[in-house]
Amino acid sequence: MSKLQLVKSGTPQPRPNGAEPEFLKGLNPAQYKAATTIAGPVLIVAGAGSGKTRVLTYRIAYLLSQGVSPHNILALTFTNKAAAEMKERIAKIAGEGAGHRVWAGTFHSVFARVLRSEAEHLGYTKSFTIYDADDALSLIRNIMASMGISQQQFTPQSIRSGISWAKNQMMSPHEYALSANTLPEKQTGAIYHEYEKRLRANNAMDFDDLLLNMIRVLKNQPEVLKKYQELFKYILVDEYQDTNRAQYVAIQLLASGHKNLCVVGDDAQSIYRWRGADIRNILDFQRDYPNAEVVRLEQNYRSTKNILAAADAVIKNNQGQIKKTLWTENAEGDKITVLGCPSDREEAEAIVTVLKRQMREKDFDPKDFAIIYRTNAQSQQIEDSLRRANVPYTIVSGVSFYKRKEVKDTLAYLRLAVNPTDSESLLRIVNEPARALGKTSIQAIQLYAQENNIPLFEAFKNATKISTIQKRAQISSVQFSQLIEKFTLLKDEIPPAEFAVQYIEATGLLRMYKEQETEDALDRWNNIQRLLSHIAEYSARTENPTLEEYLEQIALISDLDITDTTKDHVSLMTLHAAKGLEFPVVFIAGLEQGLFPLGKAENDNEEKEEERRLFYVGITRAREKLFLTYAERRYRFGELSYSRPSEFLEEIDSTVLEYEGAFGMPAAAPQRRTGFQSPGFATGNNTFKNANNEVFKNFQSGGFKSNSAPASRPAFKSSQPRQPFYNDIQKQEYHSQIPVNTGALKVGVRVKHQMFGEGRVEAINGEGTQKRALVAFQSVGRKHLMLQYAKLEVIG
DNA sequence: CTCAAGTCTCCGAAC
DNA sequence: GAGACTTGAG
Repeated sequence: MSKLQLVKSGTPQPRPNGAEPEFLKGLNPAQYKAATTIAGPVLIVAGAGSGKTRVLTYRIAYLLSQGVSPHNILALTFTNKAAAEMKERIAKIAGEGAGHRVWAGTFHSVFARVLRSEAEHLGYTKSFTIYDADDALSLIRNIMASMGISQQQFTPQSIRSGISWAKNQMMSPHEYALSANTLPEKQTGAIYHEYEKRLRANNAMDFDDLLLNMIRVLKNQPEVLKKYQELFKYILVDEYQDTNRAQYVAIQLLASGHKNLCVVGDDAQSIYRWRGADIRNILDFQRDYPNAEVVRLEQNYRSTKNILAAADAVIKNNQGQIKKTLWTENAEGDKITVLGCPSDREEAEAIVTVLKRQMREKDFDPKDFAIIYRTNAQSQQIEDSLRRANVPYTIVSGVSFYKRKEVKDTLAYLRLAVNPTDSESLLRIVNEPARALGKTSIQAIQLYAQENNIPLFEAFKNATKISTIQKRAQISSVQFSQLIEKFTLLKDEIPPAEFAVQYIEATGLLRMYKEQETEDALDRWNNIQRLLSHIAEYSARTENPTLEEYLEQIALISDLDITDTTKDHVSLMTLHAAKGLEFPVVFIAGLEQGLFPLGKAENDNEEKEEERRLFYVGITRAREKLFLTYAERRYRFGELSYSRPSEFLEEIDSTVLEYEGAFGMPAAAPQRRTGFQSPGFATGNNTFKNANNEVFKNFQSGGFKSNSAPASRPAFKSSQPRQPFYNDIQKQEYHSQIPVNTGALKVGVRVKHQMFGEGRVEAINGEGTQKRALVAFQSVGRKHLMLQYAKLEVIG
């Protein structure tokens, strides 16, 4: 292909020798340097809102204009959404074809694509299945059950995160076992070993394997390494501060030939330490590549001066942060508004009220707003309020659709047709709908498979030979295997969309839900239909659609129905999901001690610094106006809990803050409760410090001191009584009877027990004499302890 | 073996 | 409070 064809007419043709393309003209000097320094290693330190995405896009467009082939460019982004947007922007500058031929995607999706073609080197087949976190979890549950390890004592989740941590450190089961000291670690090691064995037997990889196997194949197959080093002549890595050890190694391998590696990141926005991100990757880049060019993007084009001042004030409380001076030519802008509310429900109402007021007075549209929170669970209240107020909204990512049972079941059927050795998928749906194959029969069949060393699916085919199960189960097993086999053969004969419809119809899953005739079952039936139409959509927009590819996309693109920015919706999302986005108006909700920062961070400085970076990310999403909200009491785990406002609020200069109590709402506010006067909360003119000090007096962290309970406040005598509100009161009075001496014992604290030694409190249940704590001990795993008997000493 | 009712975990973020 | 998992009667 000639290099001229790569550039669409209408964009400037590359002129030979140094003449520069038109599109670079709008860049500032630092951006220009970042976009055009294409040879050798480059580190771009890009502050929030400094035009990073633009620079990356232009850099790729520039590469293309210099005659680089699109398929020689690898751009690794943190989300698939970011990759898709980048491709789109490149397409606009350099032409449709070029834009789409660039290798752009997440580490996981790009590596999955590579691994499909190199699977044989690893002992896998092309159609390997990708297990998401939930699949991995149920595999671990099965393993624990078969190994006779109590799931009460060791949660499958903790085992899984242990395994994932080991994988991210590139530790084999053997290495992990060698370094294991405590009992939980030893158990994890044993399970890890079996887990790896079963993944292989199932022809399946988990998320971590996509990175590890990539490294494996590059390290062990020199010709494969060479091939991809040649292919990926220019490598760009976005969000480099959030890469983990395995990603780091993979990049090193790929880039070690030509060294045209450009990494972009901001240490202040590193928010994925918990999943293995290693901030040293960015801090040490210059050591890894001594001749690296370093470009700093410090001019912010996004936010007002006040918003930047707040962000700066917050982040400077972190010790381990590269010094950076972010500045802007933008206007000073409005002050940041803090909204204090009595409850989570009223917080949600206040957000919606203020949001509507902003739309009315400042002429904003719904799409100009984002509501951001620390935990997914917070979305519910806000959703309810938005729905009641008829404000259109979408939730970015979130748990939702693909995690639903019926959807996962449908996907398991499809996976099984693609990869019949996938025993996890098989076990998931073998009795869904009921086929008279219960626990006992399945255990017997599993045993048979094990003894004869054949895949589970083969055992089902040969069920008539298994004398330990009943005749009825034998027949049922054979019928089931015949159903799957029939469609395994049909799979490549008809288009994926049609196939899926016929197949799922034949499984009886749809009929089962239809016959139940409950509202819930109808919902589930609809969800399966939605999934089937989604496959049809995928098929329609893809050149050579295959079921394998569709399933891979589903596994790797969790937020597939991501925010449609063309639609006029308010966006709801977690702080993590907000990274990389921007909105004119941003609400950050739930700024409470114990929620944001999370309780676990309270006594752990590194955790707290990460929470602070998360807050920094949140603040810098806002262009014009930022609201910070908190609730004095909120439901968590179905129980009411109290907390004081987040310590992060104190870190912001009072000069850029203004304060609005929930009852300083305009008269039009529907939930207005006159009479409420929280000290210092009333109107906007108090400086925050004053208000804050008052609040601290009233709300002791984690305690339930009787006179701090706000039961006597007139606010509870609502003129518009709502049922849940009164429930709040009852519950809360109940709570105030809890003996004060257990106040310091709460979820997250470390405790010491005479016999079991040190551990961490994971949950507290029950009341009064029945109150008990679930403690994870280093020595013996998890134990339920009655507090009135177990003398637990709180040690921090 | 199956279904309904009871129990337990979850709410720490996501490829 | 929801959803997944467990348990016990038919």
